[in-house]
Amino acid sequence: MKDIARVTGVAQSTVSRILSGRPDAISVSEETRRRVLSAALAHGYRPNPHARGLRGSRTMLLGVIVRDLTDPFFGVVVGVLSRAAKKHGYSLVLGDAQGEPDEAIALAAVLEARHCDAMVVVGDFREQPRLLDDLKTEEVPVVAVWHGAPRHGFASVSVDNRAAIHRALDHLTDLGHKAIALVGHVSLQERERAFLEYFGGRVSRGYVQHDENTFEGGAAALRRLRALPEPPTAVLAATDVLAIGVLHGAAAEGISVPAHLSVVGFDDLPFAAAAVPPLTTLHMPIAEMATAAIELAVATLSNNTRKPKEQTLQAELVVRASTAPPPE
Amino acid sequence: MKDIARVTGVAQSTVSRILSGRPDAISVSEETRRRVLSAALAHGYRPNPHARGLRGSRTMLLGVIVRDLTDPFFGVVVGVLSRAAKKHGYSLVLGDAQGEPDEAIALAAVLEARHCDAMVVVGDFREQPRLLDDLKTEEVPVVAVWHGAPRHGFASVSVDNRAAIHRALDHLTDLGHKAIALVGHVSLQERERAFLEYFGGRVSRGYVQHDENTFEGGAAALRRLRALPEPPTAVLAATDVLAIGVLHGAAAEGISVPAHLSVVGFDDLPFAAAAVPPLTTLHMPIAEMATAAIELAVATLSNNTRKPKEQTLQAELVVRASTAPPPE
DNA sequence: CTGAAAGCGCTAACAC
DNA sequence: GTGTTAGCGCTTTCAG
Repeated sequence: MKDIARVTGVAQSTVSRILSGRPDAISVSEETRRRVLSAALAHGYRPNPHARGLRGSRTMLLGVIVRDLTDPFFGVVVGVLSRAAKKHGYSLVLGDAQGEPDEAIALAAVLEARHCDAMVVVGDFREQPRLLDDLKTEEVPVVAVWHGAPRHGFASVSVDNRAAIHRALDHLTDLGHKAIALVGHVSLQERERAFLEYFGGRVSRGYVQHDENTFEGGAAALRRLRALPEPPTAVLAATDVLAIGVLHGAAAEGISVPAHLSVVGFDDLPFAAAAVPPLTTLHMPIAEMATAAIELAVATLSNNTRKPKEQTLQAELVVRASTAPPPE
Repeated sequence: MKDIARVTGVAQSTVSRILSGRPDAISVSEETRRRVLSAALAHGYRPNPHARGLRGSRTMLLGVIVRDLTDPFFGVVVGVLSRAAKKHGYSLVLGDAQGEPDEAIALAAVLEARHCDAMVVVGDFREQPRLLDDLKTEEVPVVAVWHGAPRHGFASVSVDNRAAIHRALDHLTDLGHKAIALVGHVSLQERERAFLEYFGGRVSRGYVQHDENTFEGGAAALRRLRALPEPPTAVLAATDVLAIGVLHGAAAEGISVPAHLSVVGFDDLPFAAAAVPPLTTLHMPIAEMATAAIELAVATLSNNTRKPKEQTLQAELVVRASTAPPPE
């Protein structure tokens, strides 16, 4: 930049004014602007983000702290976030919390906030309460997406887990199912609560299974369910990953879906439609939520109005081929 | 930092020496070190990465440019890279090339290089030749992973596509298959070439299908294959995503796998083992390759020796339940 | 409309 | 062993 100031015979500050792109009133003459612009192009000028950041203005970096990048769900979320961010000219800095409740790691993730104009926290972090608190210390705006319980004082974008679960259970009971089990995960308590609430707490012993949110976890949970004195005729999985695991486990044991067992997932990840059989599941509006989160962050940044906002979207049921009336 | 210098009554430079953590010879006395350290803790001091970056030292940021984050393969890659990077204290800055051959977007991705100590380029970018050239302009080290053809002058980590494809085809022919088709994708020409080479170019018309690297793409390709006068008895898919699509398509048409059709994938993504039936596939050593890439980048950074290095790993065949002898 | 100059937080010579 | 000093590249008053 100094170079191009010298070449054009203009002061560095003028160059800055022109190159920073801001409307900056009507202060620069057309001619100098052209000269500077062309010189910049010729020199292949690129602004140095560190200098910008240091000076206190925008970094154009958005920090993203993900609960666990291993989870396919968060994988697609990051992809969508990245696109949404790019639309506003922002790039993403990734902080994987690694699913560990290790405070040190969480802290490290928070450190990245210093680079960034805003932070997006993806997933449920109630196991690591310090993370959000630490984040509040930093002065950057924070948006929480899919954080189970809306936390006071944070902008957040959530899905209506309760309504969604009830929708799925309505579908199953409409089909005639009475023996419906849940396969869940610690980080998804809200969905579990909704399940229990639906049945007024009258749920058979063993009909709520927990496991790791992996394919194997789902298969293992199904095995435990099948070992029950009265195995369920339908399984509602708290995530598609678990549901696919259940599908896999059923196939391994020779149980045909949906003839002998109905399975419902949650998320509608791309592979849900491609499963065998195609999975009936609750469609999570991932793109909408990610976009909303980014927009919330960017809006907070530009308005400079720090009013926390909370949004809740709905997950609709997509009926495919993994559900049918119970046998008999 | 100035604050904590004032509080402890020490010069800022001393504070820097202590806080930057570098061994810095034996220059600081134990006592001042302790004083400074505790003051820093009390003040909640956090180094400012921009200042660091501006000053020319490490940012602890690694740039990652991904071919297409929508692809589940690259999703898990990013997760693994993130973990590997964190092990060395680095965070990731994400640049999604969005699969578009749009030069502008690619350029934007390159811009991010200015933030970073090194860049990792993930996937095949031969359609966007300018990207790599632009990257060479920047002075940061660049490592290419899964870039189809090793490019002169770039450090790279690749998989031996040719050997892998031959391994899969050996398996299929050993089972007795003669009519073997390939479902591929433009960005995976090396795998296609290996397929053709294996048969000495004597491949039936229509036995090489291309489509989008999505589940639907795989299903569509299978439909075209089934419409052939002599449909193949086995399908080798260039990715697991395509293979799952083929599985899905087969189920939709009532073709049972592996009794009537054998399917082999490539990548061994987590969902391959959970598919119905479990997918026989080539196991991509994703974790090893990602770790190797990060280590290559970090090593280049610390040795400051810029010798490009090329590594090639093998993909071994994992036989599961989607392959069997042909019908009859 | 443009120039001069200060300084963001940090590191690295170079002195003492 | 520690203090002084000069920037890194950029934005931003404040004067002209």
